[in-house]
Amino acid sequence: MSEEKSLNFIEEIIEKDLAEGKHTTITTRFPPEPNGYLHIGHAKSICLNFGLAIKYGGKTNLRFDDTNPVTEETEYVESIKEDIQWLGFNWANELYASDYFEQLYAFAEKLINKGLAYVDDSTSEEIAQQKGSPTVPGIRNKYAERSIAENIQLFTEMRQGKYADGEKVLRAKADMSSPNMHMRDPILYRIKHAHHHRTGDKWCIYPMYDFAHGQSDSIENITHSICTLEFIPHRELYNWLIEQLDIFPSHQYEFARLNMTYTVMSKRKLLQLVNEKHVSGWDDPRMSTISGMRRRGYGAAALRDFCDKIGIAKRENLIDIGLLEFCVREELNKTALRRMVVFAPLKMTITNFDKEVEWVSIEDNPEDPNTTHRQVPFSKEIYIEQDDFMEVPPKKYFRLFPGGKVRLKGAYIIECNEVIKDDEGNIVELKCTYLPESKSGNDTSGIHVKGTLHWVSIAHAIHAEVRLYDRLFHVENVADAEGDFKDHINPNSLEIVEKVYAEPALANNNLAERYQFLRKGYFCLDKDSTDNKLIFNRTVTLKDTWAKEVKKKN
RNA sequence: UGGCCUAUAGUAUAAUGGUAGUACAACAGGUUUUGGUCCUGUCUGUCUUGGUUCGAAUCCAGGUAGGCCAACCA
Repeated sequence: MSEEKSLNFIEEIIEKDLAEGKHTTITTRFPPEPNGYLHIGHAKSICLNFGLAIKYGGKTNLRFDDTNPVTEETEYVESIKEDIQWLGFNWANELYASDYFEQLYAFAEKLINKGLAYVDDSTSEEIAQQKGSPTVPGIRNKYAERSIAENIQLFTEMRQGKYADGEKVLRAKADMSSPNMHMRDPILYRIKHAHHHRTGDKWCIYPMYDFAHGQSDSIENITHSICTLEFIPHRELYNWLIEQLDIFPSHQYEFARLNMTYTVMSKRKLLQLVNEKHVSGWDDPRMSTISGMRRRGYGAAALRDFCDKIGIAKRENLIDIGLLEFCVREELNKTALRRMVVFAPLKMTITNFDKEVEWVSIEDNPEDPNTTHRQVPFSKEIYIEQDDFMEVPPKKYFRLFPGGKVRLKGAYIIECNEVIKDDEGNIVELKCTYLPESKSGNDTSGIHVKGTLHWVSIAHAIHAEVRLYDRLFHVENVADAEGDFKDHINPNSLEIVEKVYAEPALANNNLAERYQFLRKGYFCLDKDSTDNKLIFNRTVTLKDTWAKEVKKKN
């Protein structure tokens, strides 16, 4: 009954290439620049590149595009590797563009010798000006006339460190009147007397993206070099350089990057959020980074599922963050341990309950047919959620109210007999009676109640802090919103509840476990927790149709 | 106003000249000891104008709209 899943346009290209014998196997690569942490948009690219290799029996290299030493750091290299592995992918080779610096230098010499590159002494302003505009052809300056010998000599001296930053560049001699601005004698090498995270001080000239990326692809025999749409104009130059150098013909294909509602997806902006302390760090659970989502409790399988669901195409898109949350819930529903935790307590005294404690057995996960059970203490004094009681219930409200009955999850049906208030009229306690014959799993009372509440025995409760996260921005399309993106930060994206009351089973916990606090949402232990203080992150809320109902009426 | 890319429900994504489908969202109902899950149903779509064709979302031409390109960033 296997329903054939349709192919995306890149899979179609690959299947055609394979069928026609253009390639016998495919090689892809994931090429991050180590200048920031990976975000969910990178996850899309990772799933695509690694997924393709898995599907077609090829391999994927991890190649760091580390050609700009001033922005790149080892910390980023480490985080990137961790994120890819956590997502569940293994690279064939861990490579660096900087590994190819010597070869890239030789490629540059080859171009010079073919009369296709020259050293230019112009300032960047002059170069920009001479480039013209999309409607006005560029003009070549006198440096383009230098002899091959002079160019070789100058380029050698550039490498030797005879010149200061910005004093000279190596340019390709391509086409100054091309409608494609990237063909107007693009810069191949620039001088940067900067320390490189891997090559140290060995080099003071560094290749530009256009003279590193395609060449690295070629060196690695990458068959399908997949990047995002904004690189489309680079493809002509990508092909031109490969052709002039006469090296393995890698091909570039472009797909639309991921955009998501209520978030930002650019390393530059994410870096700003970190540097300006709008968040606690790259792995702040509100960030769109993979590490942030991991800390928040999102599962790797959920992220992969999400990337699969959004598809691959060439049109600009803005994905509803609700789809990501759907994927997260779908995974967690099957795996999370159920626990009862009261956030805003309201005391309930069960006046006719005389035992000191009764341990009731409740399933850890009702979705799991082989679920285990834990014992939960039930006693005379418990907490329920303040929200679960109303003195004057609205229509369709089926939680507790005076004279009303509800079931306490896993325990008994109780009836509310009396409401106790303080001097200011606040409800401080409920006096209830329970129906002994209504015990969960052994209910002979014949009474049906609509509401089931979570609860915690006061004497047995353990305490924890809970961090409730909301979207980081309060506008749907942050990139399109007026003004600076930081103007749209949601000031209420983090709400901390200092003390919540949990059933004792939650004392047994670990960082890897995922929990569903019944009727509250999915939670995971945060790394900030200590022996004395438990801290839980809210991964995502449960779908709440009652809240929606209430909202509709207002 | 030079070139390139794109256009299918609210959002994404299929249909590769032959019944416009799927997911999320929304809405209605059923089940339920989580107002969760699960199940059922409903709603909404081929940017536009021509052309080719027995037949066009698909091919062609014009238009319109959106995006990208003039960093010693990637």
